[in-house]
Amino acid sequence: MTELPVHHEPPIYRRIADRLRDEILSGVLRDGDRLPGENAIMAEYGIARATARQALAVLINEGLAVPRRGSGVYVRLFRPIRRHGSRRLSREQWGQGRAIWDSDTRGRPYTVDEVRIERVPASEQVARLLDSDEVWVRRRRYSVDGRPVQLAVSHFPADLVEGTAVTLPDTGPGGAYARLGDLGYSPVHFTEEVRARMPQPSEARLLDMPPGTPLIVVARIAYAGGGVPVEFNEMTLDAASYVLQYDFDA
Amino acid sequence: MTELPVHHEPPIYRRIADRLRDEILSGVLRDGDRLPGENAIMAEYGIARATARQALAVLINEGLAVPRRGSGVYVRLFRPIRRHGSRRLSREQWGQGRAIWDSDTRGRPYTVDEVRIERVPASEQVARLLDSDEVWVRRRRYSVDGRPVQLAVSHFPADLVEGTAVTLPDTGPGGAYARLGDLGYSPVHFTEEVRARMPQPSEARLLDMPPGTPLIVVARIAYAGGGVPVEFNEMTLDAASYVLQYDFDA
DNA sequence: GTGCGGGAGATCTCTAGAGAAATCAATGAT
DNA sequence: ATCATTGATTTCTCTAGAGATCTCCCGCAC
Repeated sequence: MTELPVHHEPPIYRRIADRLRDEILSGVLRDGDRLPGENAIMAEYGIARATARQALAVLINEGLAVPRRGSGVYVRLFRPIRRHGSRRLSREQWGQGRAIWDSDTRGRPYTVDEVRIERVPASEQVARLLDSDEVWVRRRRYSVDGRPVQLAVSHFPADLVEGTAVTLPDTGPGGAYARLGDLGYSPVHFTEEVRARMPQPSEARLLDMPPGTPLIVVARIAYAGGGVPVEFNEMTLDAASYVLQYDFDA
Repeated sequence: MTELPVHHEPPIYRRIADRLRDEILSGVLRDGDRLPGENAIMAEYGIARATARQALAVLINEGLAVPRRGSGVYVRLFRPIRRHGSRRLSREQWGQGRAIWDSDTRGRPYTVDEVRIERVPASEQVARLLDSDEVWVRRRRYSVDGRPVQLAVSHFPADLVEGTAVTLPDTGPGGAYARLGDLGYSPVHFTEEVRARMPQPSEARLLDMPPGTPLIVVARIAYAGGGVPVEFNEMTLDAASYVLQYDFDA
């Protein structure tokens, strides 16, 4: 008997989690906001407490939310540890030099297989970083040999660039950086933070990662002259597929 | 009323998880072995199914185990995926600029609590990188609040520097780099590769890492004028304690 | 005001049970 | 021998309920 691929609906807890995640990532729920609690979810969907808990556990596990016992579950988005303008504890300084950002995909070509661009109100975090209330958001997924290896989310201040400018790669002629240069906001300074962590189940699915593979998360802020932030870019890389390389001169 | 700190026993599910984790990390249970299933745990401890599941969920979450529906839960330890010798594709170039290497330990001071220096024959990899058959090796362990967070291994060509030069930090007066400068081999160019991977059990023990925390591995090569390699430095960082930051100008 | 106590409300832990879904091995028919 | 089916086993999902623990705020006493 030929097995037709049956379309299984995701379980209840997952559907609820997906819905809450959408609200977080789309900005409806912002950093620090309180998520609906166990009781609220139970009542809203008419389900048992354990199931409601399971839905919240997904987001907690993904690092998007933090539970506070006796209080509630709260949205927790990326927060840079030190921002531009604040003091920085520099352990080593290499002086003037050339810097190359290099992501190693072992020589295989990569393709961009998903692009989504939208103009949305900035989340609290992005608004603080980019000093802008409305932003263009560009989401991309990169693949090597048909296997997705990187997710990238770029934010541009909506009052600086038009949407068409952000459809192209940052660098290169006609790209977002060239457009910014036309407007007098050519990026001149970059800050990158590199973290590593375990993927959340949803990320592992999106990137098709084998269990036990960590993620590299690179958060980059590009500044134009005068310290005007013009881009916030968060890249999520499959650590098994990527090696970052930084080159610089003393 | 003065509240004495009450000693709360960990919940059942956590105690079971701790026990299973010990067996995995100590080697009693090995990669691929089957963990006791829900039914076995229920029977052994006389608890409900949900509690047994919760115990297993801890290990699954930590990446130490993988569940296979209809089959069981299996130990899944880290397995390195690829090593050296891979080609590299440069994706973006930032041009001339300043670069700062910054490891963020959240503002807390770190201490060096282990130093070992020895002159040894170079491994094949190090011999290739440093173009030298014999090297000085310096091993260090850095701690924050008494908790080890970083292992660092530096290699210097033995025919360039004496052993005394490498006892001090690289940068700073009298440090290894200053000594190299005296000899006409001041480092002028640096290459850093950043990887992330899961720690080996032994590394997790050395760094006192909570399970499920990945490692950041930074491999740096310092070159003197003329492209002469003068140091190969591999740093292994607890990803939970470190954020790397790179700053550079266009 | 200030501080303390109590209560409402929230998460956390756990029990008991049951059907669905996937795996795997054994059985049976061809 | 090969293939399909069946049955046992296992994880997955969910229901219903309850006590413990912690937080936060309100009101009361000082």
